[in-house]
Amino acid sequence: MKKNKRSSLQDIADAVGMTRMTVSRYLKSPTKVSEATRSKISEAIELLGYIPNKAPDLLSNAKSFSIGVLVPSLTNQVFAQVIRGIEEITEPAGYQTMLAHYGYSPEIEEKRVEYLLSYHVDGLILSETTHTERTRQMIKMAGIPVVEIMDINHPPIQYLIGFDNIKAAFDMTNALIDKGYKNIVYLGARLDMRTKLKLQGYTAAMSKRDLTPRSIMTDKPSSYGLGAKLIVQTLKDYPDTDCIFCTNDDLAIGAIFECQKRNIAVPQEMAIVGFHGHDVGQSMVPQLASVITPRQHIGNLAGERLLSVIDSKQDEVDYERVVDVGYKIHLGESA
Amino acid sequence: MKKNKRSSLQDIADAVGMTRMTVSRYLKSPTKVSEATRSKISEAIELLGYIPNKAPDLLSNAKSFSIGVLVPSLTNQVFAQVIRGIEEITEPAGYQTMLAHYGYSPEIEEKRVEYLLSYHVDGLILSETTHTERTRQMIKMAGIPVVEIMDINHPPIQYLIGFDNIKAAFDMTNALIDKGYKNIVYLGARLDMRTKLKLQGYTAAMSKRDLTPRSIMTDKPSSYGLGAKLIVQTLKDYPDTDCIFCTNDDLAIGAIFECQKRNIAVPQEMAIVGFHGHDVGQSMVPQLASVITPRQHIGNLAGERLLSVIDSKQDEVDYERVVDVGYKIHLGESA
DNA sequence: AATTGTTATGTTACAGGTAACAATTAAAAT
DNA sequence: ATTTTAATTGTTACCTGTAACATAACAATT
Repeated sequence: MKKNKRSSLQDIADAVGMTRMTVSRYLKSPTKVSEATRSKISEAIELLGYIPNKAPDLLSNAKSFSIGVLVPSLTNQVFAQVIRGIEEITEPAGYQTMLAHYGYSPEIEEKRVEYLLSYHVDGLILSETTHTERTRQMIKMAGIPVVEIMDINHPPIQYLIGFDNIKAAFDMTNALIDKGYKNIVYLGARLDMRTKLKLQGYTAAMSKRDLTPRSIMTDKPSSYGLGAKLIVQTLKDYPDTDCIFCTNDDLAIGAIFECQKRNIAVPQEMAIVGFHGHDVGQSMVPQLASVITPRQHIGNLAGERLLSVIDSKQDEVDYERVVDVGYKIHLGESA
Repeated sequence: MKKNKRSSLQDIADAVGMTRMTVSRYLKSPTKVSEATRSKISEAIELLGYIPNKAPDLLSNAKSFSIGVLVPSLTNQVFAQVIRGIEEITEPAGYQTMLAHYGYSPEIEEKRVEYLLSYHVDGLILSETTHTERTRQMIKMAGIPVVEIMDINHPPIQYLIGFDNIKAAFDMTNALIDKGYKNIVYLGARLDMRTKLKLQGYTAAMSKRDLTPRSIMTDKPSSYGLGAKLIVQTLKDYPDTDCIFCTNDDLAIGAIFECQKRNIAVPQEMAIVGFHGHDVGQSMVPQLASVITPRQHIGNLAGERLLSVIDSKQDEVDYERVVDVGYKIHLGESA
């Protein structure tokens, strides 16, 4: 498609008979330009519909006032809230968010990191624990601050803000055992690192209390429908199950719906537990038992940390590298 | 934070004793460079961790191979699916998506459009029907293709792909009346254009059948909790209500949960209807009645249209400007 | 031996905004 | 009237990659 050639500062300058430097001044600090030219320029900008151009900023390696945020999935409610938390901090500070998602794949993450770096973001927030070697190398060479979020069970590239998935699953499992459940099955989907870490915590808790850990794992992406399927399989494979612990709320909610269809009483015949404390789960009947995680708070802290590192001289920075924001075990009505 | 100065083509060139032109050739078409230099350059790039730089692309107004996508909200499941639909088309074609959201505000939309244009996106997909004057002006000056999506009740800037919200609400209301419901109340939140259009369709259908339209509208953002509150208010304000038609599934689902808490049988005592056909609603018990909209399909078509206009000479384009993808009335189990 | 062709690399210019410095003009102070 | 100061605008250079053209070196052909 033919481009109407967008107008540049030069075009504005030509229109008012000045150099582009003067127009640039008008935009940056209008008081440095005389009253007369000021109004002429303002008029020309209006008329020609000037749109700022990021290119020169990038070229002279000025700050871009943009930060890159990588989340595994946009469908996942959890990350929508994390993003909100981040932007609550970064927007008012004048930073634009460049958002990208990578479908839980480190290889796609690598592409996205390259993409974000090619636009000279001033900082990066990553949601994944594992990165490709080239991802790490690129970030290192770019020399920008990086904050990783969500899980804290791995050494950070620079800074890490999240909670302990292993311990959270351990604590929840323990709470369930305390409540009297014995045949607890763990349901996992989308076999990413977090799912595996939770399995680890669950297994540890079960073994410690001399109970047999049982799990059904699939690499299919989480959905309500999958939760339904998995509980059906659970009933078949382990008929004596009295409680299922799902890796996330989507599975748990789907499982509850399936129980409602089959007239299985929750929690009397089957207790069902999720992870993260989504809106749906908290509003539904019965209210879903879940590990409540402070997603928005994680976003806030990640944004704050990133900005303060961006704005500091590298050597005067001395933050703790890992921040544990914790979580809350909530047994709701479904367990 | 001090930058380690990312390496440019010049740095690579210096490292191998060539000019950056040669390195550029290596990246674009390796065969044009001799075997010997090729391996030296490859080594240097590896070592110095070269990251491509978008700036020169933008500067010389080359195609950026990125498209801008504006959605009102990331929390809204509907748009997550639209985005997936768009990217299914644009990703394989080599285009990066620059995603931004504007919280249903035309003023913020304007800022986001400026932001996207400042990065020289090759095309734009907008989800809103109303835009500020400056938004329109900027888009016009930028001379790039624009596809608007979702509602078709307004004249398009260029192309428009969606469905008729008024007619959809009209048809659903009619279907409910046909089913025997008489005291139908419309619940609206986040008073954006789409909510108002649906109200219009609902009102028309009620009036046509000699029934009194009743609605409760609030400008609060939709949520399950709000759906619960609104049905409580409905029961108070209009005790004889036998059916509520919610502007979206979130409200409807929240309302159903509230009914379950209060032991109000759905649909026997109260029919509840939503809009869009979300996963939750389709999985829950009772299955939610809703207007099923082809979000992903809208995304597909929008992506296809945008790319084909980008790739064409402006004058040879001759598509229909408005595409109506329709919708499906689904009465599920809740009506 | 002279010409043509081929391959590999270099040179120059350009895109748009801004920092740093220079120059001009007008007003103020001597 | 002359110098000083302030206010306004201009000039130059730079950031990075690439298109377009130029050159160099050598092989192949006449």
